[in-house]
Amino acid sequence: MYNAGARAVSGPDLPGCGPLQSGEPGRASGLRQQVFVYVRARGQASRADIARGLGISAGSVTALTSDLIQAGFLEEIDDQPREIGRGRPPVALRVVGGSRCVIGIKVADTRHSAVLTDFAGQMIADVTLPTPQARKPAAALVAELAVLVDRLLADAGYNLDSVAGVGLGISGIVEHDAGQVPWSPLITGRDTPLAALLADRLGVPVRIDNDANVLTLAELWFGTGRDRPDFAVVTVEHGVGMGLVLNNRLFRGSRGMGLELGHTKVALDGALCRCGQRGCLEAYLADYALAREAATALDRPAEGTENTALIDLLFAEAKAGNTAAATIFRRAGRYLAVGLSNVVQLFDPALIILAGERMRYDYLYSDAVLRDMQALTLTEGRTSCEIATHVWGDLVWAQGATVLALADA
Amino acid sequence: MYNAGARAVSGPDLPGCGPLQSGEPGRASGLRQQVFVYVRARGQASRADIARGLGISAGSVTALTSDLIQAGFLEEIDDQPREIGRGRPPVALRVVGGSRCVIGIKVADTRHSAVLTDFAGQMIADVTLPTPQARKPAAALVAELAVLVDRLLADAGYNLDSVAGVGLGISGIVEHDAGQVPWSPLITGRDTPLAALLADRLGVPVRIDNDANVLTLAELWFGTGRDRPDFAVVTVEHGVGMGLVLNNRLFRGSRGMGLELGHTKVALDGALCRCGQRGCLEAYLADYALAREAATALDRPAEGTENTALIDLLFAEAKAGNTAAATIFRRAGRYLAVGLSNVVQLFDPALIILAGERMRYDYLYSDAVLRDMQALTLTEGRTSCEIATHVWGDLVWAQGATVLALADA
DNA sequence: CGAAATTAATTCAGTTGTCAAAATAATTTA
DNA sequence: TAAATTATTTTGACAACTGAATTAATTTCG
Repeated sequence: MYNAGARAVSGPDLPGCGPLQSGEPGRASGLRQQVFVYVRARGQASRADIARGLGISAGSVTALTSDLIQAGFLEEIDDQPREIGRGRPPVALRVVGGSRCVIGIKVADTRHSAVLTDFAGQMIADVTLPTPQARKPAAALVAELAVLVDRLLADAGYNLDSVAGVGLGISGIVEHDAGQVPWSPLITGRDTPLAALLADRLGVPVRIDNDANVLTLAELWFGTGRDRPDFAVVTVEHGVGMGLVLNNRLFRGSRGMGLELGHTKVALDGALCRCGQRGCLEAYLADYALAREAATALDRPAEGTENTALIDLLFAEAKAGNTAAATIFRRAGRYLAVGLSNVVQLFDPALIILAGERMRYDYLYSDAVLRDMQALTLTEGRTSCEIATHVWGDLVWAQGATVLALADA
Repeated sequence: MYNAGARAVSGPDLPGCGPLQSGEPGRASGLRQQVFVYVRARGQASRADIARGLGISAGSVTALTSDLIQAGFLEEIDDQPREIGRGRPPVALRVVGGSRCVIGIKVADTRHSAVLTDFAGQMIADVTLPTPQARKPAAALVAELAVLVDRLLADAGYNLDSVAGVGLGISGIVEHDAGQVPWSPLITGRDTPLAALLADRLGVPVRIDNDANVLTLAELWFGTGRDRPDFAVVTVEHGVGMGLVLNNRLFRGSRGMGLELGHTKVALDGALCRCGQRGCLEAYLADYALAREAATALDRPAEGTENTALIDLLFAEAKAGNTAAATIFRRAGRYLAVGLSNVVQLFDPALIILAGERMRYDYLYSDAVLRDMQALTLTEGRTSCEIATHVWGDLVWAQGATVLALADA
């Protein structure tokens, strides 16, 4: 087993997982579900907490919780942390960990990662396996993922019977509702019914989503976003991705697609993008955009070197005072500022989280970038937008993917 | 009374008003409300239609409708259009027109418009009055609006007692929920509690919103958008505005602001915008942007001529073969294409409605623009986006504003 | 024409989900 | 030990629905 050195999400050190506020107060799903979600979000909660938090009567809580306890979703905690306070002490409830669990998978170009978590969102095991080639037929991908899942379950001592669902994040255009992948850089062919293929293979329900959405779910359920009702996540990696949380819920756009921040245009007749068009934000920011300029700045052939290595080298040069190298990052930073300011103008989030491994390069989140961004944003009457930066690896994506399965259950 | 020559919205020739599908199937509001909305949307519906359409039992419908009839919101229609068909003929229900009504107001720089509609969304009367100066203190604006409303009610033979609510659209930054106007080009001062001020003056509940949103509501309730669950509205006038409907509901952004399409950046260090920044979409498209170039192309001083007149002149010149004039429109069209493609990349609507008086200038929606737009949009796996153009005047805005009041009632 | 078929609307008994208030339970504090 | 305090459970009541049976108003068929 090979581990990318990622660390798991550690957000605002709160127990539980999931957004702390639910989307709408009295929404469609029954109170039973709301009670479960409430307890999962808090990690643990007494019946009285639930009644207060959800604004329902104590009588209902008793009925609902005893129902959930019967069904094996919740349990009482015996251990007494002895909170000082008058009156009868509350009995805390929590989500039952054991038995049932879900799997989250992140599909990438050089390696796939998977994590196993229980219904309480606690990670039980993880595994990462390299893959020989980035793009492959769907059948080959499904075969690789089946091996990945086998390995994961074997490591943890579980089997497929106890897996309630699988969530999967993959880059490209993904239709979450339909479980279809119209196009992905990692799959040959089009309109792959990936969710169905994998579900057939594993015999377990599978939900899929765009990898930017999966990362956003990770932030919403386990990270900084947990206590924030509205925020955006912007990732810079092979491409530029974006996810958006509105009113404590992941926003998936009107037709379950959209949010292609990387291909919004920031210049007419601008730099050439790998999508074939010109002026895409991505063409100034992504891996390949930096790499193709790196060859010039470093005065060496780009052939043979991997993009990541090339950019690391470029970064070192820039730090060492190479002006040409520094201007590459500087320009990327300016365009990142443009992209972020456009996000603010259109969505007005209270927080933007910059995430992804590329955030190691501090040029991308330097004061200069933030200053540029402020200067490019209308501030009339707005409280300005907070920016956070999170550097992390594939495991977090995979953990986000578990949410796809957890949210169903 | 002065009328801007606007015509009222005439969408996909359907009776009734309001979106044809409700946002979420089993949403928070009770069935009673849903039944009312259903009937209003259809114009008329039998009890059996309602039961089928809303998926509820016939028994419930009887109870709910008799309740609504009691309360004076619905009535049975006696007239028999004798639909051929077996079985007992259905009795159609409709929203009671008379007695109660709402007012919608559009505030603009040179004139204000207001319309009076009944609860069924039928327009009863309208009035437009010129205003001497664009920007004024809130108190002065409220005084003008009070006169406008008096005039409207007098013309129609109604009085304030029968007005259930007032909706108002104004350009600038508007917080719909709070009823506040942090900033507007039409009001001096900041953070004006406009809804409260007008409500105090009239003694009637007032709801306000951004004028792009109000126009979008007009499309959603009365226009092309009625049978479309997801679409965007883009307006080009003094500025560039945008409204978005997702899942049959107006999307107001995360904090009730946002969607400032006009101030998204489409170039680094680009053209100067009236907001003081550079590269805003608006700086290539809006009135003033065309007007300032018109002076050069027409080789005459811009002083003294109004923007609208100047642009009309420019348009005539371009049609007559003046190359300089034509390139001005051509560039504006190219940037409009960029803006639209960015909207598609981020929101992926099935339809974009280009609205506003400026759409008279066909350069803005020529085939060239649409082709540019397609070329700037990733089409991988997407069904491409339909574009419609609506040219219309202030009355439509005002009609959209009535929705703010109707949706409450 | 009258009987059967068909569709619409109403009535009514029963289920469900929820609440309010009272009762019970387990503490701390006076 | 009694009173106060807080948590949980029990109970009865209610409101919102549903489903099935009933009644109503038609058309179509023999």
